[in-house]
This record gives sequence, C-alpha cells and structure tokens, in this order.
Amino acid sequence: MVRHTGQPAYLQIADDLRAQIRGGSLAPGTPLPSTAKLAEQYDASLSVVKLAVGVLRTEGLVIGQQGKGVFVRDAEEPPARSDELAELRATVEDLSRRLAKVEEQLATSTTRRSGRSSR
Amino acid sequence: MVRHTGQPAYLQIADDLRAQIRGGSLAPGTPLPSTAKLAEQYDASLSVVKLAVGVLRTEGLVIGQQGKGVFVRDAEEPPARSDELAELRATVEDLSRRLAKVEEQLATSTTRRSGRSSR
DNA sequence: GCGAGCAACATAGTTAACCTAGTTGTCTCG
DNA sequence: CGAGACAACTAGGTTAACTATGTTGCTCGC
Repeated sequence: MVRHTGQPAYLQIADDLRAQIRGGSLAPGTPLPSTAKLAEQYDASLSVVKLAVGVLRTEGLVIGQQGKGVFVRDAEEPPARSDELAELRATVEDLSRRLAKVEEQLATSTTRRSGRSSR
Repeated sequence: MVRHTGQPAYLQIADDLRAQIRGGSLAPGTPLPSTAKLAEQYDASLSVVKLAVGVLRTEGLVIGQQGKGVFVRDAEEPPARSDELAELRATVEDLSRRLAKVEEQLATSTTRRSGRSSR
C-alpha cells in the first residue's frame, strides 16, 4: 500500500475507506473490518490504521464502539447549522484535493495497468 | 493539563485550542505555540499534543507548515449568505457524485489489493 | 439448564522513540 | 563582506508497546 501519491499512508487508507463508504461498498450500519484485518489488508501497521480510523471518526463518518467495532454512520444529512458552512467548505476542499489526486492518478496510469482484479 | 473529565487528553487539548481560536485568543494567521511548548503548557506528552493538533488539522481549523509552525487558518467567518450555502451544497453534491464515479473506476482498474505493496 | 467466570477479541488512549523534511539564524572561512 | 556550512528549531509520519475498557461466546460447575 502506500505508494507514490505523496500522501501519508494513514490518509491514503482514510481516503480509501471514505471512498468505500461514499461509494456504497460500506453501507451505513455495517462495521468496518477490524483494525487488525485492515492492517493486514492494506499491509500497514496497526498504528497507521488506527490513525486512519481516527480521521474518519473525527470527520464523523464512522462511529467506533469499544468492544464491538467501527460502524459506518447513518448518512444522515447535516442539520444545517452555522457550522455547516465551515464543514461544507472543509468538505469542498477535501473533495477538491482528492479529485485532483485521482485525476492525476488516472492521467499517469493509463499507460501501465495490469489486470482488473475484481473487487 | 488534562483534568480527568472523562474526555481523553488529546480531545481536551483540541477543545481548548479550538475555543481559543474561536474565542479570538488565537487570531487567524498567528501560529500556535510549538508542540513542545504546548506539551509543557498542558503538561502532556508530545504524542497527545500531536494528536490534538492533528484533530484540528483534520477539522481544517489550522494548517501546519513543516519547519515553521501551525497557523490558525484564515477563517471562515461566515459571510453566510444563504445562496452561498446553497451553492456550496450543490457543489459538494456534484463533486461527491463525480468523485465516487471516478474513484470506482479507479478501484476496478488499477492496482487494487493485488498483493503488491512496498514494505 | 443456568449462571458465573473466563478467554478472546474489539476499540480507544497514552507514551516513547525514531526518522524525515523544511525553515531560520549563526558562525566561520575565503 | 558575502557565501556556504551548520546547528537548532519546527511539524509530520511511522512504529511499537502498553493499558484500559467493552463485548461476546464458551465452558465449567452447580
């Protein structure tokens, strides 16, 4: 895992999980794989996985329940308060950054790609 | 210094710093004390201070600049025009949709958990 | 059969150490 | 005097170890 993006591993993992959540692979209410599983899956240390989950937790995308697991939060839409503006701006920034990154990946990766290995 | 209010230390520190920012004690553009200073000031370990700053960074309240310091972001004082809010909402929605699409394309066509991985 | 206890597993928090990398001021040498 | 080397700071990332706490399922004894 990790690779070239210039981004730290814990952000890459957070991004990936976030994408899976927003993309529907991880539906609201379902638990993420355990930190140990994620560590193995991404071939990362437990520490970075914990950091990644911490980011999503801070963002409010998931809710960790001690002893049980980390669950995707109900895609409840924000209650529209004054902090919503800040949140929206932050989200826009985040999305823009990720989009730029992905677009770059797409641009630079069309030349060498091996199998579409399912998913 | 982390009195035990039931909240973890790193959240207490993050809350305190956040309050100082929103309260104006830490004006936009000004740097936070260095992590070492904060650690001493709160009588906490460097680790929890780094976590606290990480939270604020994730929230977008501050921006860390390597080698220089952590600066209060030129904030988001809400001009809060309701049309801007609507615009932002629309933009976010649009970005999210496009991003999910692109990311899914990426997921199904690029190096995806194929056991590659550095380390 | 039931319940107490226990083991296994889960997240969460804390700490410490080490490394990278950027910035800035200083000091020395040519 | 100036340029470059250097040291002292800065944040950021990674890893590992330990602790605490909660959940769940199993087993054993009654």
